[in-house]
Amino acid sequence: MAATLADVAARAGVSSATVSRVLNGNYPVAEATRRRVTEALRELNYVVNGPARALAAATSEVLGVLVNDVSDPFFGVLASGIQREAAEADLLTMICHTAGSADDELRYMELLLRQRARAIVVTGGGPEDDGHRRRTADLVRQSVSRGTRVVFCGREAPPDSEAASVVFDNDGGAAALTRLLLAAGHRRIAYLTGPPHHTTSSARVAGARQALTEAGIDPDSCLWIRSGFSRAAGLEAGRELVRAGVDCTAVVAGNDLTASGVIASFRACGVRVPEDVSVAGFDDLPVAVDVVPELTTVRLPLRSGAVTAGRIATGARRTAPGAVVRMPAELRSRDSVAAPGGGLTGMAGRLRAH
Amino acid sequence: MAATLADVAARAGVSSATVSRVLNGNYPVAEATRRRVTEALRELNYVVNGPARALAAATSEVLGVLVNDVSDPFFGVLASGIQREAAEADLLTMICHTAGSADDELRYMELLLRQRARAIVVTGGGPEDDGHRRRTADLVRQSVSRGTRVVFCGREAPPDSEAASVVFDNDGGAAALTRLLLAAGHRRIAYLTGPPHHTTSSARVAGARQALTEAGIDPDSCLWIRSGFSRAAGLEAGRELVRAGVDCTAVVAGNDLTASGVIASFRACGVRVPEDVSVAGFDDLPVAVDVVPELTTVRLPLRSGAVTAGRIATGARRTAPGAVVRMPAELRSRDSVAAPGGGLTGMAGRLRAH
DNA sequence: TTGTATGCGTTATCAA
DNA sequence: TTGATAACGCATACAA
Repeated sequence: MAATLADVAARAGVSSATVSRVLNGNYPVAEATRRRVTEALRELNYVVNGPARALAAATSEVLGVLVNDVSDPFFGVLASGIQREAAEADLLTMICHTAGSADDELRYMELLLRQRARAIVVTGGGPEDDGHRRRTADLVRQSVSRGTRVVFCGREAPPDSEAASVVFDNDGGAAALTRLLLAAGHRRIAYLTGPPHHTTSSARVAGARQALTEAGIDPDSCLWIRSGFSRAAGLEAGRELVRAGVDCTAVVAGNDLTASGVIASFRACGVRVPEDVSVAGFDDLPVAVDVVPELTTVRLPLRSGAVTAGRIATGARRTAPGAVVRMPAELRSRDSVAAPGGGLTGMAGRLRAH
Repeated sequence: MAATLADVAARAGVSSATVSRVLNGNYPVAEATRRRVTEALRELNYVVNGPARALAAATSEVLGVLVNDVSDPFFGVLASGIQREAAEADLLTMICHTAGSADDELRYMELLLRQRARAIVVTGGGPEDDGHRRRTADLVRQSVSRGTRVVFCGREAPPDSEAASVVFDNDGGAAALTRLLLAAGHRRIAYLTGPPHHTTSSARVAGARQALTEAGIDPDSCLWIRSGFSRAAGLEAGRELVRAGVDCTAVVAGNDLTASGVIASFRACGVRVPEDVSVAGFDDLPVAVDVVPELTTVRLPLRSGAVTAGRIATGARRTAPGAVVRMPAELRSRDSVAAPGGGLTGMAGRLRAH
């Protein structure tokens, strides 16, 4: 049923090699021949057999992108930036949702490697686990040796792997944000740290702790609360903070999505931001300025980071093996952070009243 | 560099056929042989060549999902439901982001077809364009004839194509929502219709108009405003409605995301929901209950629709060619709709004051 | 400018 | 239980 190159060749009265040339346009073909072939192609509804082509040419036209969460705008921005560059190089982007699972991440990397994807871009942070890093490094090595380029965007490539990485200054951004809070007079700060054992979480925590230490404040005098990176996590954490009447004047969420959840639950509990409590986010996604009050946060150049990663992946930009491109973070001071207010102590009543 | 079946076979001192059998476990292999082969496999870091396997076996282990927008939770829910079923069938899901472009939709369908994907699930609404429908139908026919199953989830398959579809009752849901508003006493309603020439938009508009007509109200006495399906579209539309001082007591957004944008911009302008104006959404995504006030909306069983589509795609559920599975819509009456208030007229002053 | 012939790495059929 | 060997559909080096 499905027409092959040979079928088309027979119909056009040429050899299959000629049909292949017409298809790929990489060798001269007489105009008349080309027309006959094109005609036959159309009549038979010919569709290239990707696997056969990939097998013969030892490459494919697919660029794979691994994301933690397809419905998180953080990854939406990254994915679309990468996709744009892929399209420039005539590659089609396939996105794989790992749900933050280390195993799924490896499974999809291996799948893309099997498929002889032209390149793989692994986005976002990853598990802080040496076993996982080692297995990732193995896959990267195999990918490279098979001609599949691998680029990390949002974390560093595992040690000794030849993959390039584009990383964001989570560390420095978090430090700057904490310094801003300290300068505003905050001393009792609750940090929602993001998922545990995750490179992004850790970098942000490390930056914050360093800024605290430099200011002569014991980091352990602050609250460090595990939490996801989702909006739901922020909603829950916000409710919990109020219920527990936690003694703090500022909440630093792991990212903007979480911060928006915190703000929503604070509003529902009658906690005013920033009058009672200041709230800060991270990433500077569009939601940061949708929220009321607008969010003080740290801007990461996700878009340009994604484009850079995409360009490395497509080969439009050459880098040394193992190169690391560092993208800066920039403080965005808006309305959600002000001088310390009354804090959350004694707010639990409002929660119940609501 | 890259080890092939033959390399492994040589190392293990067996034929490549035997290695293949060990790999696939579909034929008996002596235990001792199996161990030697497994060993060699590991030593050589063997990775299956997907294209070669797909070529020989005439099938792959990939299930493709087409979505309009990767960072829209609507598609996040659909994609994750489908992925779940795919995983059950040992297929890996690749998501393709079409950005709502009809051309990209066709390009990705064709890519997946070329790759001999096991199945393709096309999610969400699509362009209301006969040319596009016809070209889609062509691709569907070719897919089916090549063994790639195609399922539509969120719109009907094009006429005469053998693809199954899972559709949501946008029409009935929109009618029910409008009846609710009418029963609450609203007569001057502003509808944000969603993107034009889009099956989902049209179905929702049609349902609303029908309910209005049945209630003896001329649909054209209401406002029908084009708008996207994004949150940003809602923000903008909300601001515009206030600025123009539009004479309405209720706003029906195209979906929940847009509704959340409308509510945010109303809040920024000092418009109270539902005291001044009622707002309704559609879909009942998680955001519907995050928002203050909680959103009156129409619940679509996205999750189970996605699972159904996934099951059809993997073959776990058999359907007649061209079968259409209809999923009901259900009204969710919450706090964002109340009796008519003062409306937006004269609110523009507040906007400027802000 | 075109055709012939070979190889890409698997799976699967047929013998042994 | 295992080994030869023929597809699978295409790209490309080599000839013409």
